[in-house]
Amino acid sequence: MSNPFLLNLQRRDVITAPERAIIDDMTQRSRRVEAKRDIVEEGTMPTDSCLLLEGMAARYSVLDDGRRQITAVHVAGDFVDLHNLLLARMDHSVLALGDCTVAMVSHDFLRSLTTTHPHLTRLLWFCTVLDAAIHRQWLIASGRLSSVGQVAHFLCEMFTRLSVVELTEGFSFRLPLNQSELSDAMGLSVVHVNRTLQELRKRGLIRWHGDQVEILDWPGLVALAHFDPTYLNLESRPR
Amino acid sequence: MSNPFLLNLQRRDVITAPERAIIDDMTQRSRRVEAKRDIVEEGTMPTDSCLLLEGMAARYSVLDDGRRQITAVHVAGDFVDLHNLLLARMDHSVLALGDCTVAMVSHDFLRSLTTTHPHLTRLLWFCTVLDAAIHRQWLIASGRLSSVGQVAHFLCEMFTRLSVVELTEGFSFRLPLNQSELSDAMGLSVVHVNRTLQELRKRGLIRWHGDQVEILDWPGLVALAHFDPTYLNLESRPR
DNA sequence: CGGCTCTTTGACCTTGCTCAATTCGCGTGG
DNA sequence: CCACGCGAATTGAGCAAGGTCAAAGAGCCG
Repeated sequence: MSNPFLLNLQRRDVITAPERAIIDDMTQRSRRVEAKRDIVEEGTMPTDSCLLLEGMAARYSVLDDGRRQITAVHVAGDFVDLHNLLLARMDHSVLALGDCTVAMVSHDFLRSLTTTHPHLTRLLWFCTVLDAAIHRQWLIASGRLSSVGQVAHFLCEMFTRLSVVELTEGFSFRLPLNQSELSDAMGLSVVHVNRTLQELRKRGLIRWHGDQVEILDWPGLVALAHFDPTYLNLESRPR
Repeated sequence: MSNPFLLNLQRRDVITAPERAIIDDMTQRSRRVEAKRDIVEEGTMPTDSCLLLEGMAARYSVLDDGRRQITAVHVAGDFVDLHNLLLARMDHSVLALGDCTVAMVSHDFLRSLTTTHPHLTRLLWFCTVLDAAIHRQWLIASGRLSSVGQVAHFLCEMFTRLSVVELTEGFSFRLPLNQSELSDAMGLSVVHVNRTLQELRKRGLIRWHGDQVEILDWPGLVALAHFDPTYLNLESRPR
């Protein structure tokens, strides 16, 4: 199995052999996290950042009254809390959606890269900036799309991101996310998400059984979602 | 008038004299932008990033049907499109909310900093990562707060960020944002934003005439907004 | 005094929420 | 093989938040 983080980077820029060696090194020290367990907890000050090698994870915050909002969903090849190299204290938690394998990369090591490997540093920086671009699209979807459009947008994005790391088969992919978790990501109620999914199915746009999602009508879903993948920066160029 | 970008950084870490010289240098080449004009336009590939020295600006996207969403509001001392050093193509526009002064910093220069000044690079990286943290709070507010809570949260955040760059007087500050722009930032309709502001005034929490905002009951506003400034990373520590 | 933009209001409609109850899928133990 | 339990998905009914449309005020500048 090839390194999904490398796939992510190679899609965006040319990676030299020495850089590639460093990237491969980063995935050495890994640990398993069971589904539904926290990978990182709010309020802590981690000394490592987590690179997701297998599985999916979600960043989330909980309000004092128990309402939860998922602010990001990560797939294999994503650096789940790289931003924390700069921020010190976690302002949210990270949850394993399915079983996960995560590589732990020490902040000391990452900081040393910033003094020795400027191009690799910029690529890491790029990863965090891409996260922010995704946040902005979620803001647009949350603020200006209907629930159907918002869920459609989420599925378009997930499909596109998963295809970069070769985790799609045709228009099918695994999405280990139940309706409660989806509702927390969309900022909707579980009941409404359920009805929204029914609507998407009724329109013949998707099929979703268990953790297996199939997109039946990609152009239809894209149109409904106003999905434009520009923000995912899928072209390779010098960064 | 001291450099607001420097104020921003000094609040987060110790800045050495040589770094300070570079930061001061960055503000040399500046231009004025009139209120309601675009500072940067979607789809372009800028060769410079804009550091906001005076005024306020908003990043926004427009859907094909004309609906607009503001995804970020920037104040003096913010690097409005620093992320574009890595992303190449603008996936949104930037609007001057009031009259602005912006310093143009070339990407070539910023890229050269990544090879010569690792600590300064990390501070610039920090700025983009802070933007992302703010995006996440907006997602939480948009998804899980009522309109009153969401607007309250926005005001708490603006007050806190403006106080870092010394643009507050007591609990008052300038906010050159009309109700239409506020509604686009909150993902609400203008009518509803109008009623929401009335509600905040009625509860004795704020006063807002023209572009002058006064917070009358800070603890009340904070409670309503579930505002916790942790995500703004206001402590100075080695980054 | 006009004209322009922004704010405010009223009436009515739509979307999405809450609460509470079923139903379904599936693994486990008898 | 079947009953049971459990979490997740689904349904229904009633309600509340927020949207839309259209019109009326306010403030401001020339």
